[in-house]
Amino acid sequence: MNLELNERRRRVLKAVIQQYIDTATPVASQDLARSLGVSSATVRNEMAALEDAGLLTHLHTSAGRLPTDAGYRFFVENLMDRAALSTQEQRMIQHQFYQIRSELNQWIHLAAAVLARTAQTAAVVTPPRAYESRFKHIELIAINDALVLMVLVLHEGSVKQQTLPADPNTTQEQLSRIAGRINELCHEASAKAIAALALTQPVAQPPLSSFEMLVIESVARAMQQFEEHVNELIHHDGLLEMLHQPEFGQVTRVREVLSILEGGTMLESLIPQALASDGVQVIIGGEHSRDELRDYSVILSRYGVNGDVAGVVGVLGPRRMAYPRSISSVRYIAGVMSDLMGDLYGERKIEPTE
Amino acid sequence: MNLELNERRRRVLKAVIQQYIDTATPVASQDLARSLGVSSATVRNEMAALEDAGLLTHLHTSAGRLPTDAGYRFFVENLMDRAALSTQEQRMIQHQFYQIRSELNQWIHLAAAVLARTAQTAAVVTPPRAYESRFKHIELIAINDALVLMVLVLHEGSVKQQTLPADPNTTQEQLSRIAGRINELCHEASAKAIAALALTQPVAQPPLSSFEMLVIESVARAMQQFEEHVNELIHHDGLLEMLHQPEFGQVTRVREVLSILEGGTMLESLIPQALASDGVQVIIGGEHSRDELRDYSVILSRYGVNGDVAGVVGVLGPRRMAYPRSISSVRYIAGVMSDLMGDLYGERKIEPTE
DNA sequence: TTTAGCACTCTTGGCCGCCGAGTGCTAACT
DNA sequence: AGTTAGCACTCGGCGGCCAAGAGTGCTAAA
Repeated sequence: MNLELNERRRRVLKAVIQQYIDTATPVASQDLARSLGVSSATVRNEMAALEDAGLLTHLHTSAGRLPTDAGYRFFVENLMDRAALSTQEQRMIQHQFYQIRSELNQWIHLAAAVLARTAQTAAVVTPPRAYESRFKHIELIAINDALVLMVLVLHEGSVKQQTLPADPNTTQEQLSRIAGRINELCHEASAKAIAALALTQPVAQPPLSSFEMLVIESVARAMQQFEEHVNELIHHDGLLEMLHQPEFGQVTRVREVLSILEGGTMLESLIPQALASDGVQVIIGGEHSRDELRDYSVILSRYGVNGDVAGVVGVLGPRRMAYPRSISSVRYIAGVMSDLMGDLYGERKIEPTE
Repeated sequence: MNLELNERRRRVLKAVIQQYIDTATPVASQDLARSLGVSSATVRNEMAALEDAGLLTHLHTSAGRLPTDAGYRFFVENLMDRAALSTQEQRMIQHQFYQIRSELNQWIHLAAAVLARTAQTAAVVTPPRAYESRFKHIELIAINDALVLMVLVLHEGSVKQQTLPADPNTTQEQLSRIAGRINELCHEASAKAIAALALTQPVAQPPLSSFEMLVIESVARAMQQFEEHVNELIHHDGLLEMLHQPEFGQVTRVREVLSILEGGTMLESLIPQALASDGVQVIIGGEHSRDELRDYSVILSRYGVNGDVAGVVGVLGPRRMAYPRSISSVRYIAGVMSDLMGDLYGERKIEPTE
């Protein structure tokens, strides 16, 4: 349906969308007449045709035009200038990540903050999750008589911690010996393998104590959780700035956004979809089946290391969104994060080439 | 100024505040006449007196009364029924914390969620921070040729992680030996002591390599950060539900709240104040010097283990807040968290007896 | 000291009419 | 055939006006 648009009609559509994105007010035929070098009547004719094609609408008879979902979609796929970020912006971003490269658990915050600032909408980031985690190392540390802290390091450097109840008389030396035993038993094992270990008393001399079995179970559980992304919250940033956009004039809009971000839609529906796809996903308004997304657009990309771990970065904003800028930002930041993780994990990074 | 209120006048004030908290609409003299057994004219006289005393106001001449900051303050300190949570609610909360007692890093999320639900406003929680952290243990794990993961365990069980650059040829055995050396050198040392170590090449045979010095520096930095609370974000929950309150009819209110929570007021001003005080802090509207708090009330309590670590839990809501419920909830949950941390850290818990 | 009564104040909501922005259509022009 | 000028028409937004209702403050009587 799209190819039949002639050059001028495309120019009109593009101009309408760009101006609407810019000003948030419906675009009048007058506004475009000058820059297109034709009269407003001609523009009106073109607009009417674009409306018939389903790419533009009206709010009421005497109002200017604004894009439909399909209009935005056409714009994103055929009309948009693929404005990459300026090299200066790229360098800024690189620099900020470089600054905190050693603080693993701050990447997510940084990514959200940087993305929110460059894309100028609300940004979301999920922590990386493993496809298949591999055991690397545990450490058992006596906290007091009754409690032991278990620190579990996974193959690619993720660290999980947990407390375990212990026999009142266990010494730190005994704990270290136990940790050593388990480190050997579980060496490079997968979550599944360790779960299996936990079920069947493994052959070992001397046989494993019930405390040792408890440790193995806990390891298995922690690793499975890491694979299943259980109880991960998504981190977001830039919401406050986004609320200055005119679409958030009434509070119900704010509630809608918050409920998408924190009420499940994001986590249950969008994130899994992004994890399962390559490249940058652009979801415009009602294109997604979830009704609460009708007035919003979402741009998401996977990041991480192929086959090992992956997370999701992206933005959420009103349908009237600066698509070129947002898409480039998401793509670029996903790339930077993949690179950083590649340094940690190996070299098979996810590069969102779309 | 407060003691001169006679019994009936107190009853009127209390009734006005309770009803206003309940309904969010100014209270008319009629509304109270029945329940107080006097005519509306009498109530009006009493109200006028309370207004002269600065405890109630008017929005305009023909509108009902509503409390001032001073009115709420008097209510909180002299009038309020100290409604503890029901034992059933207490048991529910206990149970939920018991469920995840071993997952250290989820306490904060849980606390915020539970508090938001019981107090029915937005809840905030900061992770615990140490007064003086003590070194317990580090582990160095080779991630790849060029990178080492350092896992640092502090005395009371907090775990910090960081990556460090390493010589290309370092083996895991070498790393373990280095970790062992540093574990001995730093045994139970404070952040300051380790920082001092990092500055002066300590006496040791053989002398410490530059990589070993780097590790010590990183340990010192991480411990200092833990004490200074650097780059901690405050976690919050329940915002979405709070937006249903009528005070959030316009978006500027929502922005105000978000900017208190995420824009610094909370972190820079309120949290430090709560950390420095005992018991439950109640800050009502304009009582606090920060102008952006004029329309909001904050209830905060420290939690943790005296002298070791402390964090803050609390709620933020409109000035018209269910003070009895909120205060009890904050107090109770701070207590539960202190108990849990006490189990981990020793026994000198902070008990907010107000 | 309490209360009935009443005048007065101020908000809220509905209604009306005007203005301006912008369209759709038709007829003329190229 | 495509473009454009012209014009009637539509609709939202804004201000003014009015009536209703809620609630007070005050006064005078109980």
